[in-house]
Amino acid sequence: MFKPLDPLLHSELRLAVMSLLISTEEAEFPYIKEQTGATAGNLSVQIDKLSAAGYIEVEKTFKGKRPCTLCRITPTGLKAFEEYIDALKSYLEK
Amino acid sequence: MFKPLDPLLHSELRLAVMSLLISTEEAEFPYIKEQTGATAGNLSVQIDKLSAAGYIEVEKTFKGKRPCTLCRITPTGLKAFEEYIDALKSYLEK
DNA sequence: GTAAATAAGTTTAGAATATAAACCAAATTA
DNA sequence: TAATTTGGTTTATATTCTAAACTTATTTAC
Repeated sequence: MFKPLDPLLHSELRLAVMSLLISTEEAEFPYIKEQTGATAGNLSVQIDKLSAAGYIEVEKTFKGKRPCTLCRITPTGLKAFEEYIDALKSYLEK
Repeated sequence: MFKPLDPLLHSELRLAVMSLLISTEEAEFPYIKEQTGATAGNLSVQIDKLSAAGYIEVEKTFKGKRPCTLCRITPTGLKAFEEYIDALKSYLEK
């Protein structure tokens, strides 16, 4: 009847991050922060969780002399996101 | 960009309860329990929350001699559910 | 040159939430 | 009449979220 919802994705901020990364292919920490309106601390924690699950890849590079954290969705993450949407439908469709 | 998700609805079990009530008009506690697979304790707590928010109505009646808890969605609840779906779309559509 | 402000995050402690175990009362069955 | 089942509620713990506090490095202002 109701399919279980991946708890990692069933979180407002993590879902927003994944949603962003699906459409942008690659995004920098400050950009994600701005788009989601999250605090840096919260975003840092949630990015860690997505990364630990293998849903996103985090690359720490430099942009000139300043550090730059780049995030990218992985195939695993994309699959999980699609399955999450599919599961959600079991709650939304009559 | 991303619309906020009503925290009361952004919960697997509460969302399942609301989803059920939308399609069934009225449902008994044991039926909801069976359909959602929730434990009675968890279900009781979540029903209380939905009820406290005015999203559902809970009527305690009797079925013969046994107590019978009936749940029904309210217009407020229906509106909240629709708005939740609308907000969700901002995360799912590219 | 150095003091203050900004950038880019991370750590972590407290608040909020979820969940199941323990409990209760009444009715049924053995 | 003792044990079991039904129909829940309470509550204690575990989990999760979130923002405040902190770190390190870089500009900018004096």
